[in-house]
Amino acid sequence: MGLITLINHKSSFINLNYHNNQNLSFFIFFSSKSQQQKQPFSTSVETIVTLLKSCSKKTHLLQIHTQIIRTLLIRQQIILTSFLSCVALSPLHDLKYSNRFFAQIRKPDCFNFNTMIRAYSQSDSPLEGWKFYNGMRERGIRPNPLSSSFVLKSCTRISSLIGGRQIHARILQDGHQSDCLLLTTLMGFYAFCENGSDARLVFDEMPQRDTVAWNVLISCYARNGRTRDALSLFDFMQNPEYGSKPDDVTCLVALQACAHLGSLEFGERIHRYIDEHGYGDATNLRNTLIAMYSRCGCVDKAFRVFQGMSERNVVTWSAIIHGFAMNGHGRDAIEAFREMQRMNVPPDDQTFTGVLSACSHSGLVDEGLMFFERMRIEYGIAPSIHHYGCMVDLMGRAGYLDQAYELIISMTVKPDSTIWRTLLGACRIHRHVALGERVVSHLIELKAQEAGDYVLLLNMYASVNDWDKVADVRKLMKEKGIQTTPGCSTIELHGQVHEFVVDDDSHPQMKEILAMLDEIEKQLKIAGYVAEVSSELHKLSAHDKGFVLSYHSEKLAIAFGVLSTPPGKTIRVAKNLRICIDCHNFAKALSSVYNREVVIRDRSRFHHFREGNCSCNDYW
DNA sequence: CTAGGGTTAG
Repeated sequence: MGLITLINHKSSFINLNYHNNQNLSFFIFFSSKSQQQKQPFSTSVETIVTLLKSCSKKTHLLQIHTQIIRTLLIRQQIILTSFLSCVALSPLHDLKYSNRFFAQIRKPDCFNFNTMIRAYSQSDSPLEGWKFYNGMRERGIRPNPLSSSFVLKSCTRISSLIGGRQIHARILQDGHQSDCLLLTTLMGFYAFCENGSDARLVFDEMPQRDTVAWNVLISCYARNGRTRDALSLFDFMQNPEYGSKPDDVTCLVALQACAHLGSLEFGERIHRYIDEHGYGDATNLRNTLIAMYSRCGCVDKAFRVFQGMSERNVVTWSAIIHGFAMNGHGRDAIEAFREMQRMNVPPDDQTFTGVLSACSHSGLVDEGLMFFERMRIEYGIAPSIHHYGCMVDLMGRAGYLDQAYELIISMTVKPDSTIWRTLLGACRIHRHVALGERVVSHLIELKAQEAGDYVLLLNMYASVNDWDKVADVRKLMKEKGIQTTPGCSTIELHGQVHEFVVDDDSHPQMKEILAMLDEIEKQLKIAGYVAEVSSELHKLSAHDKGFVLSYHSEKLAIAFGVLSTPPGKTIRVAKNLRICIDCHNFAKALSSVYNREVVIRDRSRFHHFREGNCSCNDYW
């Protein structure tokens, strides 16, 4: 086809090709100016609109502008509108230009206002969109559901709860309360502001709910700690009464909930669902599966998923590195990191969080220091508070307490309470009272003292037999009315999660469980297990509540596991607080006497017990 | 004279 023929077929040619070769369509457009006048008017409009839609370069835009500014075309609303959309939204996203252009439009319509609101919602100053949202009312233009949707996005981005509530009210005023998509955005907003109950209220008010709406609710619950509710929704939505089918996103967010809860059985069920419904190839789902299995203490399963993947990105590698790290396989984590480099996948900050935490959990001090150095120098990644946290943990556990303190002081980021708490934990392990007290003063300065901090302090004094100080701290806690978080352990059985809380005997089988625990302790004592009561948290809760006998929740959960599962089956327990040394010894002894593998998940990692050994000997 | 909207990985 010759060029002349091409030019004659200009419009259709551009329509067909703009997405394939933008430069070519621009070439044809501008080399056929003389032809253009002969074209029917409407075709020209169409052509320009098409060009604007595909325009991703400022120079092209300016060319079109000069071209149309001299013609009558510039007065056509559709051209103005297309032009504004082109400047305002990505990839051009030029807010200065779009503001100037917007001012030129004599009668901006709802769509034009929405374009501006949308452009600002994606910008660095999302709230500027409000001006247009209010502006359209002043000009007597009724906002449509999309106006509210875009300005809601702005509120979500800066977590403005007040702003979002105002929009919520206006949505009702404007009569848009049956717009399913808009309400989903609204739910997403409440979810993002960690306001699960309001998200739920919106959900309940929705006239009909599709899978996306369910997904938002599940994701909201999964992120805000209501993991159990999140999982029950996975089944609930399939109820014929609602009839929504979980899709790939549902699986993804549900898997996150499983990871949080340590709910292996449920996670495996979702894994099967994924394979049965043909979502198995999605990289994001595979990555989440790796994370889920890792966080349920099954690195081998995580690794199997990892091995089965043909495409692995940074997230994949980071997930498996984290998986190895939190399960005590520090060396494997480092090996995975090396392999990742061989495959030329550049690591990012989160990869290094995994590598560094692998070093800290496995006591690889030199390696940790080396990676910390390489991260900054070789990869130019500025350490975040998480990286520092790993380093403080690493140095602290290894006994380099003063160096850890120095590191915190030298940080470019402001130390948060978590990092001080990490050091406080190390002070307790190494019985470094003087530094521990200094750390507490920092926590007090941050006004961030939590019950757990007092407990650590208490344990530290107890470990050096300073009972006067122990009494002081206790008194202080009583005066301040500080409530300790009760220890809580969960164990999953046939898809049901059983929860055990210290001093709470509400479990229907509590009698049998206590009898079983008694029996176990007897057996373990014969094998040489000696109860250790240096953990003051233990005494404290029993003392405060007037119990003579008080069992840690993980012991109850383990006893329940022995009671309710066949011999040889692995017992998996998740615990909200740090495991204490006594329960650690208990599990270790049980793994050999009862020949059971025991896996306990702590706040941040796993303790694997097998045949009287554990994965974390000196670093519990 | 016709455009834009919701959920999602380590």
